[in-house]
Amino acid sequence: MTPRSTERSSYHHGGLRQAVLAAALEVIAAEGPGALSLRDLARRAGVSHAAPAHHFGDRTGLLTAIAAQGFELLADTLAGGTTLADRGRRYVRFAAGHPAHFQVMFAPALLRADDPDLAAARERAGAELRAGVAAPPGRDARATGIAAWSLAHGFATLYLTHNVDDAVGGVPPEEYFDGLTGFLTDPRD
Amino acid sequence: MTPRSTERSSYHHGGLRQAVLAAALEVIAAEGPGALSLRDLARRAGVSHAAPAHHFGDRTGLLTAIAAQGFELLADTLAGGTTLADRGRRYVRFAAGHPAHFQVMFAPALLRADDPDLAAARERAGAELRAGVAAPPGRDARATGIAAWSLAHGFATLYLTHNVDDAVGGVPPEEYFDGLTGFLTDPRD
DNA sequence: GGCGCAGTCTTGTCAGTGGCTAGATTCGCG
DNA sequence: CGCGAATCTAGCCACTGACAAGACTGCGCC
Repeated sequence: MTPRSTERSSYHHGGLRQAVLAAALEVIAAEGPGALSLRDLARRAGVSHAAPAHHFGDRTGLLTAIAAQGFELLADTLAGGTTLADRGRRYVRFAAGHPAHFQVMFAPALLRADDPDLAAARERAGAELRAGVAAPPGRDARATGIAAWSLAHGFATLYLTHNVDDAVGGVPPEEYFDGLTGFLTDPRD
Repeated sequence: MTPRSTERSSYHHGGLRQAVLAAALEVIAAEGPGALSLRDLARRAGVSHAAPAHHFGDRTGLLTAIAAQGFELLADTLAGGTTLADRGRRYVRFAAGHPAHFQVMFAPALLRADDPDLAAARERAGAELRAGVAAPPGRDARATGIAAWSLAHGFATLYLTHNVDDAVGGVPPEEYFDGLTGFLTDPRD
């Protein structure tokens, strides 16, 4: 009754929302968000060109849904983390494993900024990000968190944009990142 | 003979390439690269819709030209730097001062990867980036450079995407970044 | 069981866009 | 002065996003 594939006999698709999201992630990962075409996604799902609009409103709505899903996934990924270094590693692995989500999450021009689902998901991820950041003596905890976030986010971005391919080689990026974590001052002094 | 403004009496514009580039930067800074419309840029410059194509080939060509210009500007900005921290500060200031360039430079999906001008400009900026990175004892110089680059790039990105607005407040971002530089281990041990 | 309603999908349409081709105009250089 | 090359125009086509109006169907409620 609920044909999740592109094959479909009934009038209703049954899993259109999921199908469109999945197809969108493929396209974005391969060619970037600019290459997204709602009509193409509709064709891939085997529905008419206007069907996706019902679920997402418009193009911005679709990207906003993807971003919200991304922040949820990121929050889940970070939730199990122990140390600050471990959270950084998880952050990088998330970016490498979900490049499409990651791109869209940090492209505010593509998103509906006032979407409540997006705001909630972002807040949840932000809380996980800040959780358990112990400030080194004499250091502001918030600054410590931002330095760590910057390091992880910057490396992830540079990795995804192929700016550190030479250095990283075939090594999994989160593993290479472990070696970078050591550059942050540890709270030993 | 060379009316650089949108007003134009002669058949030839005279400064179309510059005019289109400038208009494009405005649009990108305000609404992101996705909002770029070659036809809109042509209208702003007061020329026919196909005129820009002669200078840039296509949309990708225009963005590639912007990215190349951005890497040139970045190289110039970094060239005067002294310490690693100072280069980081300059990197952040460049991103904050040229948000449109910065966005496009690190959006490989939008660029013609094999463009020789882009490759040359990127290489020049890369050389400035690597120049004078002294490795702390026992550290790989390349890893040191990547850590510093990641920190600066990550902070710049988070700043431009409004993810650290609360913490930074009204402070110039490169100034706030100075406080973050201290988290990188200095080569004193 | 059947009925209505809300959710889902379709068809049709319109303006805007990118990119192509053919041609007009003008600049620069010999 | 003249000619080739650079620049710009005009017209066209396929495609896209968004909207409106209508068809289909599953689900809950009586």
